[in-house]
Amino acid sequence: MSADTSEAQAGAAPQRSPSRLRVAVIDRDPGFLQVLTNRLDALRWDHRALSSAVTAEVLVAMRLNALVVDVAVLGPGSWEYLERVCARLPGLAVIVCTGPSSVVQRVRGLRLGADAWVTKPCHPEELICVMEAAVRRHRRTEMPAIEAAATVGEVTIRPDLYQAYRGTASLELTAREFEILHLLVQSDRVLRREEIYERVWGYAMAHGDRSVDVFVRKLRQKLRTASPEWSYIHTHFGVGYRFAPEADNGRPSEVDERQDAELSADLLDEEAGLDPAFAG
Amino acid sequence: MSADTSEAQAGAAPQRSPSRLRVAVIDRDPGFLQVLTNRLDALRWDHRALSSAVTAEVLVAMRLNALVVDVAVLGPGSWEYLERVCARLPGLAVIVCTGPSSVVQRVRGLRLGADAWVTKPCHPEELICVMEAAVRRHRRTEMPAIEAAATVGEVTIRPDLYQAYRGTASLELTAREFEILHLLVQSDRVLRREEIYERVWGYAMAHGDRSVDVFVRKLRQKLRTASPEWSYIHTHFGVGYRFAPEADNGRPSEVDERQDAELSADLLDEEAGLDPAFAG
DNA sequence: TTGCGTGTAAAGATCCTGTTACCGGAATCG
DNA sequence: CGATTCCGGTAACAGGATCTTTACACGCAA
Repeated sequence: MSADTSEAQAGAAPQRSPSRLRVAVIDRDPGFLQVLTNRLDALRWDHRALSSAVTAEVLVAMRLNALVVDVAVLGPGSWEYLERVCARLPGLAVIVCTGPSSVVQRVRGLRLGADAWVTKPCHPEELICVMEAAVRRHRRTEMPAIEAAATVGEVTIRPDLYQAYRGTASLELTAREFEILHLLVQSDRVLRREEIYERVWGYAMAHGDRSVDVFVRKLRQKLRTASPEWSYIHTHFGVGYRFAPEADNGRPSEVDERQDAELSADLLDEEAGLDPAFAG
Repeated sequence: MSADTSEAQAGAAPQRSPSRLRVAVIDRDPGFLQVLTNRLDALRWDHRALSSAVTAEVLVAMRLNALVVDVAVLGPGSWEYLERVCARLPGLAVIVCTGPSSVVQRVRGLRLGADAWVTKPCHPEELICVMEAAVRRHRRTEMPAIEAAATVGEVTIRPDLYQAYRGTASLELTAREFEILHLLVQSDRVLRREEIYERVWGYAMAHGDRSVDVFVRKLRQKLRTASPEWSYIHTHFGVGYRFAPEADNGRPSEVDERQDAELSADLLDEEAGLDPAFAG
């Protein structure tokens, strides 16, 4: 999954999208699985149901964020299994979701490394919230993923440096200029001024505000200085702005065509199911 | 605190105390408090009971690992309080422990940032296990193996000694100064002030706090004294700070050149479809 | 052509950062 | 136990960078 694709799909909230979580559920209760699956589909989480225990190595290969397990399914050796999985995947959120249990059992499960214990029957929404809480807590201490750089036309966008470059030469964009450029590049479609303003400034644009226009002008100026043979930001009269690198000599540039080809390839990847570990 | 012997572990981030956990309980049920207190004493955890809500600032000053709260005690505004506390202290494990509740309430609490929801009456041992699980998840990633020394530009970072050196001469960094330097060196990208603050201090930065700036100044001063020919910490106006050793005489140092060379490699990585979020 | 939307430019207001001084608590030392 | 030193944190100021506002010119569409 390339950064471009994930952002495109996120669409609504690209800046803080926790992206799709990966979850596996070890359970055999058809009703439980049905209901949970529906909710997970609605949330667009990657999920998979397992009817019995799989080795920790397989779980590693799945690159999960969370694991929901009914210890009743595991039968004897369930405690050892739980302990092994928690030890082998310290970054995995493990939620035990099972029928009535004793305090001793719950204490034991939590001490072995489970992050939460939910008693069936339970509302799927609550279980999902518990998963979110466990994953959220884990991610908080993680280093935020460094967003990948992207090259469009002759300029390279570097989210990790808050800057754009032509080769190794910085465009010297200010923070706000970079944010607008970054947004336009990611969106890859016409954006209305109100949309740009709201997503960059964080609140609604006042009527008659020309700030976006002024910033687009500054951006165009710096882009032209750095890369005079190309045009990048296009005005759609009465609508807004759109980013698309185009070489001045007629054709929309081979680079652009190549990117279009990649885009569809990414989308195909996504439709195919993202991860080989989940495909089988 | 139970033993108000002011901070045996001074100045250190709250997560650092390895054995004794600090817990506050916001509750009024004498029976509940009595039983829980006994168990916490037996475990030798630092604990304190509060009969009503205290401000987030006071909680910060307490340097807690976990907070147990009965939302019934908070009365109206309990949700806002919960949200405020969770936002202000992202590193604090918050456990709601209260009487019978609806799914909607539990979902709301968890979504606002609570780490777990335990229903009274509950066994104290189970509540303690839930606290442990929440706190444990934090530390798992907090306590990495002692890292190797790293030399950047002319200075050497020694995480094992909590100090930086130019050759054999110590820079005489204070604890906070070292933590900030260490974080910047590790990150290798622009870090916003809020990010730096949260990772070093352990809780959210208050609006308008200039502590990071002041510490960066102190760091720069000591770095300049020890290694005058280089510049290390770069300001990104409107964004934050970035660490990158650069020799004053023209060339940006071999480290930086290597990064530029890697630029194209990064792009290839992206096109190959690697997702940093799942790379672990 | 007219009216409205957009490009351009510059001035003023605002925000951001570097810097310094200062205060209170903690640790150290006598 | 008190004095001293060190450290972390806060407030204030000045200079500079950035953003917003305003004005006017230009171009597109009806």
